[in-house]
Amino acid sequence: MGAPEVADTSVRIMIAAADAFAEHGFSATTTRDIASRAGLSPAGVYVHFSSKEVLLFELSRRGHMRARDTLVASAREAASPTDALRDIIGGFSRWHADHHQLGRIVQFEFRHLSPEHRAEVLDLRKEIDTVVADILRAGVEAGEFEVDDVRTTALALLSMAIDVARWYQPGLRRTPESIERSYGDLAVRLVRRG
Amino acid sequence: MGAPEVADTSVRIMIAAADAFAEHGFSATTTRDIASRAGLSPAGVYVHFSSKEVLLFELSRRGHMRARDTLVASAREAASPTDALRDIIGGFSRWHADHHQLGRIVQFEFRHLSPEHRAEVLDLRKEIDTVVADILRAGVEAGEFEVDDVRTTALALLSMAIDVARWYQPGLRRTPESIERSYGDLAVRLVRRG
DNA sequence: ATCATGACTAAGCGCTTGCTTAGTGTGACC
DNA sequence: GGTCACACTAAGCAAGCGCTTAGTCATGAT
Repeated sequence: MGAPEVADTSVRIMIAAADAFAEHGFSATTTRDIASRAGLSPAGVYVHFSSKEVLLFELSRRGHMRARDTLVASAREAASPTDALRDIIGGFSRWHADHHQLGRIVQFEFRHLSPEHRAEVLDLRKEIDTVVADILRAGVEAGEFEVDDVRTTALALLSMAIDVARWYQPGLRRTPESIERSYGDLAVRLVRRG
Repeated sequence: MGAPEVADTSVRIMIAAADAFAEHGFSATTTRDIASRAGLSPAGVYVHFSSKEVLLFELSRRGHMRARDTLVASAREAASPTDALRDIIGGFSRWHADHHQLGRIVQFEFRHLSPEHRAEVLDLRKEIDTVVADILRAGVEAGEFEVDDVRTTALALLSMAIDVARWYQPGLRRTPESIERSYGDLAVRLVRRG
């Protein structure tokens, strides 16, 4: 799974760790496994990362930031709240299929972060929530959407998309492209006026 | 968290294991932790369960069976497909709030089951998928629903409900009751005729 | 009274864990 | 040519792991 050759050792270790965490989970992954996937001795990892937990944090932080950036970018480009919602929920769902390994790590291994690192990741999550909630509010104001409770609806939409990482695997009947299309449409159905 | 006193030792061990798995995850939970939560010596657990993995399996099997039974029961009692859908998605969401510990174990620790045990749990999951898909089909036939792709929509609805176990925790603004109500309504919105 | 049964414990076996220590080889700079 | 910084390895430490073994003790049948 890991890229065969990456020049920068830190990046190579992070890819190795992502593969290992995705395969066995954080606790069941040994630092020896990560090291050997990265082509290093066990001690070589500690030149670049001070602990296994820091590696998980770095993966979580970067994963959340990339997901958030993708989301904000599609929101900005859309012509209307309806287009924006279709694009971000479709795009976010597709992201969780394309990066289902990283997605699983970020969502399921959250508890193994230290309290400080957990708080930092939580802040990133709130940013993501806010992007969706803002689009819903804009849609309601523009008369395009009808929504009972903006925050509950935003949460449900994100749940749909995030859960893709739990069940998706390559080679399935559903492709990332078809997921993007159908989940984008489902999102719009959920908020359209009655 | 564990009930203070339960007569049957097997049940006491299962409650102890559920608490420990929910708190630390399967791999990070030690058999010594389970034993001491159950008031036993480390070896005492092995009188009742032959391994830590078997304990996880028993928890997963019972969790899925209980969830499925709740779901089938509400589906049977409903007067129309619309009522049935609202009841089962609302009820299933609420179940994942009320039993968020068990829900998390069942959803997130799945990979640590042996291949045989995984297959057995997957069969139970398919039964749950089918209950939802059948209601959607009945609703389309009765002219109450409008659905592009029954299986995709069923999956998205289940995702919404299952994901509750990931984010819910007691003391939150959202109560199990309010989750049941709002998620039941969201489900109906998602499939109503345009 | 004797014995069988089954739930349980004390002790510990063999192994693996995350991480450290001490040392090696290499390339940049003066 | 010397040296200094840095990425890296071989070896291993202390602790903890899942699970087993050998034996204790209460109970109930004979």
